[in-house]
Amino acid sequence: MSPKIVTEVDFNRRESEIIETAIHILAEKGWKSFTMDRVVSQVPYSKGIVYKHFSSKEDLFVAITNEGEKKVAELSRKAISFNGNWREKYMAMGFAYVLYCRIFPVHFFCGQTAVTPAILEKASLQRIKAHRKLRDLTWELALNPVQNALNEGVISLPTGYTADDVLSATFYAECGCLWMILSGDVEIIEDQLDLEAEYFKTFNILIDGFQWKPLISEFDFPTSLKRIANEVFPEELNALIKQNLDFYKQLIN
Amino acid sequence: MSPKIVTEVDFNRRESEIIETAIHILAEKGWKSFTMDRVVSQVPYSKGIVYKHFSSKEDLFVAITNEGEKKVAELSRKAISFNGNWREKYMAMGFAYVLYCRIFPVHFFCGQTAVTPAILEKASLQRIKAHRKLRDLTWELALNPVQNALNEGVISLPTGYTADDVLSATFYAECGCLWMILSGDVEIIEDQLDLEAEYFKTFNILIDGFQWKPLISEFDFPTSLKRIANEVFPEELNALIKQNLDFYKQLIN
DNA sequence: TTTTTTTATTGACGATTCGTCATTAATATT
DNA sequence: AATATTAATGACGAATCGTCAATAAAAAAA
Repeated sequence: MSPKIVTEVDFNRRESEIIETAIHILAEKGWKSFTMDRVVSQVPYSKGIVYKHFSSKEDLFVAITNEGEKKVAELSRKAISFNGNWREKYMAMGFAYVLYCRIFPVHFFCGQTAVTPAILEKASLQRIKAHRKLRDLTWELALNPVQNALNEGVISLPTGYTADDVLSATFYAECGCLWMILSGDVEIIEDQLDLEAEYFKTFNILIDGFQWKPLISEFDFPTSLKRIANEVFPEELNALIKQNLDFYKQLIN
Repeated sequence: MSPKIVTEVDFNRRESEIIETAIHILAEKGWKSFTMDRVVSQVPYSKGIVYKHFSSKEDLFVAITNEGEKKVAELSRKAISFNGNWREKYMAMGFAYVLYCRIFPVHFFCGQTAVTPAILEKASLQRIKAHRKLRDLTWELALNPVQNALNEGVISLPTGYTADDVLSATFYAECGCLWMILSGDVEIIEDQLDLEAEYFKTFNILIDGFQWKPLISEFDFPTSLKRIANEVFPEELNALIKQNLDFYKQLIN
């Protein structure tokens, strides 16, 4: 006894492979024609294996979301390494999130659907719990600059308000902004909003609202944005310029 | 020529009937077991009729969303009638939106899924356009107090910022807040956040951020909230107290 | 009144897709 | 070489979707 055994490493590699294939299909063929059968056919494993990894199609969606969460964390870590004041670092974190939605749109949209009851009711509890855990981690990362800014007294909040409140307000607004504007891109583009412009406008107005020093009027944040882009996200910047997005072209040195 | 004709009124009535039934099923049975066959079986019409009205299941979801949009507009109109300053009126608008998600959770969640690519790719263009139109209408309603406050000079924005920017920032934050917290309610409730407390906290910190006078520190907004609840939304308040939601119990006179 | 014409309605049916599970293969120990 | 145990397969049943040929209903014409 002790026969044919799949090591944990191989198991995880296989899981990643299936996830990557699923992402590829979503990117190429869209959601309408995304089926488990197609995933199976594009992967060197049988249906049984795919279902061994993912209890349902929706479970696979959440798995993609979880991969996305890791990418966000990675980008956030880069952001926090930016050499600047806390507001600039927080801006870099905000930047990280738009970069995420631009570079990993499939992950991003999966994340959007993953908070939907239709998906949550069908995904495995295990997967959902993993998602929560990963989200908490990203949350902690984003909380860091807020916490430090509060400690240094460059934010003035009404009594009873905490760093979490600042983060949640901005985070909710960021998500809302990206979700609403990007969902508008589908099919009908009557007056397509400039996503990044809208995003940073909203971001700055919120941060100024917290009286987070220096204020927009006191500092050259457009230059900060250029510095962040070139110093912290050079590869990402290049990738997006190749996507022909004007906003990023104007950022390059 | 000119035989059996269904009047527009009857057609619309039938459409509403199907929508109501669908909502009822979602509320009772959840999303997992929501099928078109079930809708057909619960409705005095055949499958052909149901598909005559709704090109697909997803189209029906968007239709529910559109009904929800009408309810939001209705609540918003009540909100704006509140007898108070512009900030209080805007707060009433914000109140309207939480009330909406509490009283019409199915509509609300449909709205959440309706901005998702999986749905948008399958719903009819016509229905999506109708949705956009309804949303623009609600937007205009919500814009009113902001516009008036700006005209009266009780908001001070950095140059280049408009009423739309204020609205979008708050609206995005509101949606984000409700979506994230309510999605957490499904299944795993480890530390359930107090939705309404979180919502108004975020709201107030944002509005204070715009220096929208009077500031939290200068005015008794908790009392405003009570007044709004009792004067503008008495029925809604009652309904929610029956749902046993503590936040609303404490608001009643 | 009967026939005709046009539109409305039905629900059986084919096509997809999902997810399972009985069967088969692979591997290591005896 | 036989045996035991886990891994992998993919055919299959069940469920769901959306269509469309057939039927019913109603008004106009005969």
